[in-house]
Amino acid sequence: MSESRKTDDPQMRTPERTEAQGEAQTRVRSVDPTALPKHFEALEVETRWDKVWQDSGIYHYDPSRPREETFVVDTPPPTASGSLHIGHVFSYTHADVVVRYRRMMGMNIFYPMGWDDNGLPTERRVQNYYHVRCDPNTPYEEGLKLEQASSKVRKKPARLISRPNFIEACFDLIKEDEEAFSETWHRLGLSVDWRQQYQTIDANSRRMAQRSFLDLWKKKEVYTSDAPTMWDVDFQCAIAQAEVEDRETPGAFHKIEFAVEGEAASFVIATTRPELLPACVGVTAHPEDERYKPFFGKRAVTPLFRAPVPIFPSEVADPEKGTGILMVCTFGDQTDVQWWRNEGLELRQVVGFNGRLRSVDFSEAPYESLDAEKANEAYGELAGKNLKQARAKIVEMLGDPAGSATGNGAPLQGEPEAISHAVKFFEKGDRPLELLPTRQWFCRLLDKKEQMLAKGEQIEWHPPHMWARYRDWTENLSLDWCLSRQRFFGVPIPVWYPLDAEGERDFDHPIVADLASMPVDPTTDTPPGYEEEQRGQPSGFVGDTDIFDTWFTSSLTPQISSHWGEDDDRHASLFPADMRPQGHDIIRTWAFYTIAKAMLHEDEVPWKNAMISGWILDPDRKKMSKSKGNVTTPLPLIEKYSADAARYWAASARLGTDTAFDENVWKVGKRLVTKMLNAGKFVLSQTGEVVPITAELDRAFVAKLKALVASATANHEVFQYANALQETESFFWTHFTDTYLELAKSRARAYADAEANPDQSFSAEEVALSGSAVASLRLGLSVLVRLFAPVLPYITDEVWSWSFAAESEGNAAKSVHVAAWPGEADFASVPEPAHEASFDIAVAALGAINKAKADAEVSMGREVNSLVLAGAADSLAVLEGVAEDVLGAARVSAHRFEEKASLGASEFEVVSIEFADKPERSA
RNA sequence: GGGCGCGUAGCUCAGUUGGUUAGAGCACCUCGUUUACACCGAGGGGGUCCGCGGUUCGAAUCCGUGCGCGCCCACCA
Repeated sequence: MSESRKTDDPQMRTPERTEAQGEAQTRVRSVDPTALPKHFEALEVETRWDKVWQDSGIYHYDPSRPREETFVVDTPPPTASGSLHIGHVFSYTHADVVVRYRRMMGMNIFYPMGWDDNGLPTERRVQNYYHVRCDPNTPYEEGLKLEQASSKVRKKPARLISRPNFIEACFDLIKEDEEAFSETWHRLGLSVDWRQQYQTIDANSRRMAQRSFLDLWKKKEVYTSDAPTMWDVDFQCAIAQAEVEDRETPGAFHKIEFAVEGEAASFVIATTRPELLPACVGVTAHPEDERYKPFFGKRAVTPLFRAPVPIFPSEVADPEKGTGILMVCTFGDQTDVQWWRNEGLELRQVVGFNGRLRSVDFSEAPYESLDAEKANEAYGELAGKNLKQARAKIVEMLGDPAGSATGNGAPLQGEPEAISHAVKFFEKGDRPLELLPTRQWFCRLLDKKEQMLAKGEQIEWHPPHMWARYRDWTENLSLDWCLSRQRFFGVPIPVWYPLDAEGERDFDHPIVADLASMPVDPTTDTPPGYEEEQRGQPSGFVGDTDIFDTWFTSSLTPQISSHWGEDDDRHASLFPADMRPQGHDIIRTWAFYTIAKAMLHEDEVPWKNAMISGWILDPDRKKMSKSKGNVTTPLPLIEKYSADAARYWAASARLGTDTAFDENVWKVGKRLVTKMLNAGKFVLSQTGEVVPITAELDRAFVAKLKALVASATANHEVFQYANALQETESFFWTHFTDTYLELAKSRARAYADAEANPDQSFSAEEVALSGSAVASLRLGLSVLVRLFAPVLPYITDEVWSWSFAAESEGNAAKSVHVAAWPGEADFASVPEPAHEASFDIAVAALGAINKAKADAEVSMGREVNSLVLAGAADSLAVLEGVAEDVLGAARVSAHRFEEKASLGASEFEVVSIEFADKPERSA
């Protein structure tokens, strides 16, 4: 820490700064290496620079600049639900690298940060953290203070708190979480404009989501419908298609015998859901299935409940599966819903919203039984049980011949056959989804597939094949978007329903809130034209208690940032955005819905580019996820290797590519940072006259550098930051530190030697050559620092600040991150080399001598008294132009070049070499 | 069952439109090293480019096919 403290004082870093002020500068301002930090103290550097960047406002969006100079990022608002995942560091770095490049290209960057705090993850975390449950019937408790639940408290049932108290608790917890995230983002060096922060739950976002709903209502794109919906019995909430995932789950085929009404015949169905037998409303088989053909049009009778149900043919039934004939229930799966609709079957809803079997009466419609008494007796054993318990019970009952509808003995045929099959779950849920008829709000999307595909095509996907994921999802969409959720912490649906004289809700004439009143909460706000006293009264009104699907709000992130509908100038400047960074797992949700919203509201695309990051897999190539317990948390790694190393690791992976986590890459990043520090110290401590770059080696080096800049720039332009980094890194080691630096070193030092030895005479030419080396070393460093800046913001600004900043004007004087990206201007005054191959020839010649030293097992620094080096005539001709540098670097005092025609281009051979005596070590 | 991506050194990955002897870093082996850097330097070993077949003067690259891995979708009685 002691060394690094010195760097706090900029005067210490550039000791000759004041000396050169005010007069024409004739000498390069070198820095005193002893005043520079010995080591890279990541924590200190990162804290210091983050503060500098925030204070200087270099990341601020400038609304006065025109749209075409502005680059707008639709940053993903992370779900603030506790802890950060290493995958966050990965994908957010990708976006930041792109942003930093564009900023250096002179773009006016709009880079906000949002927090996706509305929704289930927050609710669930609040439930666990405080061990509470929201109960809308519990009265509000003013000033309720909750504390993290102890393990003792957790053993008792969760405490019930009111809806407003629950929401307050959510707000409290997200505040903490968002601060923790924010800290990590700062540490990682994300160049966001922190003035542009939002939460998906804040008043503006709520207003924006409700405005969106109002617009869709006016356009007749939203509607309510009472229909079977996927339902999570734990969250007691409707779920959208996009939130569903399949999980391979053990199950069993149960073969159950049904009777045919009025006949001696019977058949056996196979089901994995025997507990839905009381909800059976029909039986179906393939129309061509000879086994069951005779039964079509007749009625089957279920065992236990003796319910007569129609037997009908259906193309969808697969004769190969199970027994080829199956029972239709309300509802076992999506095909049941189809049959139910097409055949006009009864609705027998035995599964309750809480996942337990409701009480029903088989003597009343829609239930029916040939023996209601026995049916009710059997069902009495099941009512109140959860689905798992009910399944066990009914299997037991089906094993008893008393339940048979045929008199053939036990309805259950043989042992259940264990299978493993995919079952639909809510992605955040623990129990399988049920299909329950409920009233929900939907947004029409099924009729817009073509337009959605057209919009998707207007977007550039990076990498391009990610377009296919969007296309496939859109083409295969089978349900409209279910917008309503029976939850608490989210944006309320801004709707009330009139009550008729009997107190029944009139769903056909909902009262939608007007814009001026938004954001509203219909559970506490009064609809226009009513008095609050009429709430819940006949001929009065009642507020919708549901909230929006969290994607309904987060699909508006571009509009939330652009203040759509509130500030037209700003909206015009920021919408559509230029880039949406995100993971490929949420193409079907976040990307899809965002495209939908932009289309529905303004017939626009939300952004021009979609930048899709891959996943971090654990070393066994499995996806890291909390449920698997293989998640790596980023902060300890950042502390161990530095933020720059973390970013190096992230930026090494190409877009869209899933990458196995490998700590070695962090190590390599750390090594690169150290090397940069040392190279910077060395180059900037060189002194020389300010002269043009003239020496052949220098010109050849600059030519290579120029090619690197062209290539890296081209890569960045197409979001290929990983390629840009790789070639820059490779150049840095191979052409800069390992070769050019070594080759130009002795010449660069000549001027300093001249100053130190005034007695010796140095020609003007020698001074010019020395200055040329110093100038091109500095040019190389300056260019490389800028090329690395998007990936390694800390070390690059540190090195930049030692000297380049003070020499710069305008933005570049503040920080490398607002300096100009390297380009033509940097190389304009440097002439092309006489020979294109000069640099490679010099490197090859030095390499040959080094190899001779390695073979002789002497040090690379060992002086050479005499050397005979052979090469082809062409090579030797080029070598002449750079020979002094080669011989200087190899410490050769006497040499002879010898022609050898058999050698290829850039190939040299040491014919003989004689080393000086090993120097005595000084005490 | 359909789609997308992937399979290259022990590990993590590059390999542009087909073109010398297939690359990098890490790891490994040998040697060296204190005037930028041991968070170093030089040198070295290591590959049936998943298998098979085809196109071609020439294939890691293009085509076909098989196998394996990951993801998405469909099915899921």
